[in-house]
Amino acid sequence: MAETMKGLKRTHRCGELSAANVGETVTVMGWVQKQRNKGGIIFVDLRDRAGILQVIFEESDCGSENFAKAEKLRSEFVIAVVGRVEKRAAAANENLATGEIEVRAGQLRILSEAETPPFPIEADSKTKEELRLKYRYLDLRRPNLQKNLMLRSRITTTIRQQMTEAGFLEIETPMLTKSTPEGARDYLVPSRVHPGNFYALPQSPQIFKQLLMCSGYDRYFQIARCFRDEDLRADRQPEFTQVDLEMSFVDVEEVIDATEKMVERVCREAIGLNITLPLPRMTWQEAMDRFGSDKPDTRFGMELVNVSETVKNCGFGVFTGALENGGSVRGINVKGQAQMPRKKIDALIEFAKGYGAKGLAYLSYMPDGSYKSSFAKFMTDEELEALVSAMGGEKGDLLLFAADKTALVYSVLGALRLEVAKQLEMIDNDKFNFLWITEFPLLEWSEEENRYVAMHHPFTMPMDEDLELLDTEPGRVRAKAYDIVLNGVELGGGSVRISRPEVQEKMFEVLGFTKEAAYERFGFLINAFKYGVPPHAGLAIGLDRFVMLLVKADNIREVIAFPKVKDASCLMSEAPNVVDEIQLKDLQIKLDLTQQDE
RNA sequence: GGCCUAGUGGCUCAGUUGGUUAGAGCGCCGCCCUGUCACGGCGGAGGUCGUCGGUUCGAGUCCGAUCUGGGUCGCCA
Repeated sequence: MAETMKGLKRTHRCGELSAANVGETVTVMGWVQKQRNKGGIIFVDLRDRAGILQVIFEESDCGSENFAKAEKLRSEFVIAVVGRVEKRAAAANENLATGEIEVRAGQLRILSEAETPPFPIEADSKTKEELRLKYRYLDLRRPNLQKNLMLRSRITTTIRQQMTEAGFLEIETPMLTKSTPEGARDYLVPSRVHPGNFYALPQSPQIFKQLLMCSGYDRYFQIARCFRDEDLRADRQPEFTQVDLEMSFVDVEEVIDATEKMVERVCREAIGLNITLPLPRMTWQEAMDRFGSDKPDTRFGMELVNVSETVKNCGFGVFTGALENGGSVRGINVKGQAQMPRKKIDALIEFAKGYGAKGLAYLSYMPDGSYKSSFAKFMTDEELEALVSAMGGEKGDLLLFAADKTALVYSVLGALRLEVAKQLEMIDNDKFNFLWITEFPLLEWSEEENRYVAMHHPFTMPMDEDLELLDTEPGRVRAKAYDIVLNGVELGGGSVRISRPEVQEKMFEVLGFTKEAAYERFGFLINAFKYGVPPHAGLAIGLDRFVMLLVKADNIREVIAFPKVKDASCLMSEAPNVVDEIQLKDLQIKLDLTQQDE
């Protein structure tokens, strides 16, 4: 039978007590982690979000009634204890932050009894995630998750402090917005008042923050929830949080500077990590050439080498064929792995095929100086030597090559480089390598739509020196767009926005929007710009990913209180669900689920 | 939509070429124990092996389908 806490007031959290409190009478409340009954003496480990504290019950201190209650305690009971903080009579427990002390109970109240939980509430859980997510409220009791969420709170607090001190205003933008079917799929919300019409949940506050610049707010930020109806990944949830900011009367440098200062302070105050500013920068082209990725992990080398020139006249048709089709041949040098077993190499080839490669050419430069290779027979000794030398190959090295369209070669070798590094444990887990990627291409050719699409978004400003290419070679135009990367993960990105109407019109034209289509979608933004718009630029950082990397979690779910699983459902609440017929009727919505049966 | 991977008491796992009654540790329940902290001692309960179908004299094990998680490609302006 549960008791009330009437007349009691918690004085400390369990983990906050220390030797400094010895002699004090305290009231602590929390969950029973463990009860150890020795017969005439009972130990209880009491847990709250601050940590674990040992409470000791002896009948001579607490009386027979309280002692009888203490005998009944089971894991996860919620109790209140009034007692004296004492130095432990026996040896301290070094595994416990409060291990020097204990609370000698004088009074006990059982505030809530508890059934045995479906899995142990312990720091390093081995329990299947499926079960933990179904009982997320129990999983969230585990110290790891509590630590992650407490750190996340500290980080958002720091961000607010930093941004506010830097002159940014925190302004909220709507959750019910207009669908702009460019980019990710929208989550739609039906309107009751306007039957047949839908709001969209924001994929980002992009347009609204630009309007705020138009309205003179100068410097805006928001810790904004965003929604994208796309498939999930380890670092992607359908709803996520971004630190969104926008600034007026600035160019690239000011945005990068403001972001760096915020990131630097978060690292320092949240996890005591000191990073040096300014952060390193790399152009998009350099990142692709050296790492095959626009979010390179620079914690290790194994960079790509372009050997197209070296092999252009060689006898290996796969290489020359790729070059004749306008592609390239590039390789990575896996140092010291010449003797990697054939089976493992084959597995790497399969891995590469998963990224669309037709194959992978390899060459083992054996320690005895011989070559073992999938293509050596097609090349002369001179050609092989030239190739090995171009790759900086030494005896004992394994060289892997991809030959295809350059974009594919980048993605295959970029992924392969990461995979090999992971397998060979080449990555230093204690490093935090931040990196800016700049000068992204403005446009990207979409085979599917047979037109150029914006790589970032349609309001991204081209680089001044590339403006005239917009007419002649749009594919070569670079943008005033930048991404911030941490350890190979895209943390965030942004751009300088187009604030000149003639450039915006040109942009829509290149994207294949008619004037009407552009107005239909973004008319309110285009109109707003007619009434005086300052040059402006901004950026957004994925907060979930940032926290994930800072706590060294390998999954974003570890830093989100109530995450969704792979198919975007919530195992605990069982959302999404079928709604009542009456709700649909209100919305004048009729379901047609025939497609699902096909 | 494709590919890879996992599913056996409450939890984590073992289970041989298909072969008697499916095991272990932890947890749980009962009794005992005045310095435990991975407490200890004695006793006990608990399983349609994710589901459905097939092969077989016989299936946890083989085959097919399916469900539920995880990873990934596509997708994510």
